[in-house]
Amino acid sequence: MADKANTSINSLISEELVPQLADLFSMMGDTSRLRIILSCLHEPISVSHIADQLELSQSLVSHHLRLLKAARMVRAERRGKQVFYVAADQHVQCVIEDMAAHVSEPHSVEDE
Amino acid sequence: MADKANTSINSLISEELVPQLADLFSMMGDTSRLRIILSCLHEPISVSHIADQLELSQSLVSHHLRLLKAARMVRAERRGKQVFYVAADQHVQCVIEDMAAHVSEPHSVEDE
DNA sequence: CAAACATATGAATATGTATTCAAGTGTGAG
DNA sequence: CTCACACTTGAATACATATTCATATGTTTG
Repeated sequence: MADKANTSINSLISEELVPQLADLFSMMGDTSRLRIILSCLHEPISVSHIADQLELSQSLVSHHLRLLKAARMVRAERRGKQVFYVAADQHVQCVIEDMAAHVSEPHSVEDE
Repeated sequence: MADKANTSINSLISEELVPQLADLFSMMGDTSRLRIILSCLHEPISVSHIADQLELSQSLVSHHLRLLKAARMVRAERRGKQVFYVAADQHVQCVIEDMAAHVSEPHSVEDE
């Protein structure tokens, strides 16, 4: 840890995992994908159920779920013909709730 | 609330603000931008200081800061010739910490 | 006012990616 | 085995966006 100019606390905590974090955030940065995450946040739900609920094509939902699964944000479980997806852990929910809190944070009129 | 098929708890909580949340998440979904956010997370820091620290061009940092400011994730404050930026509130930090916790969450070998 | 410094902005480019469509794989029923 | 159903996958396309370069704006100092 000697030859780096950056020795701040931030870098010690997460400089190494910034790319991982960025990947995860960009997963949630798409409207369709975020809706899909919300759909399977509390309980497993099938692909077609998600598609119906969100009025997205089943193909699109499947594409997104593949990305979310690769990023370990959701887990898949087969039940007969259907495949059920559920959020991987509670941290996902925490992240969303924190961000929602940020949105509802009061802001002064001057910053815009 | 009658003509929508979707009446789940999730939709009641955040269906309306999904686009806002997605915008914020995509702000953090870029490596350079996430690094910039981390740089100004705890204390105000000037544009050129960020650029030096992260080895990014000043122009690029400025472009990103403009987006982050528009998304209300950072605030700007002029001090003489320099402009200092700082994270808008603590929720930003919470979001990052939660996501870091998600990354370090143990996962079974079967899901990949 | 001019010069030097710090930041911002606009256009151009290159790269990424969300969505669609068509076809493929896997699974249970008859 | 064959059919219908649920989901997956690949290619094609359209659109967004990160980065660079050149230039402009704003600020302090002489």
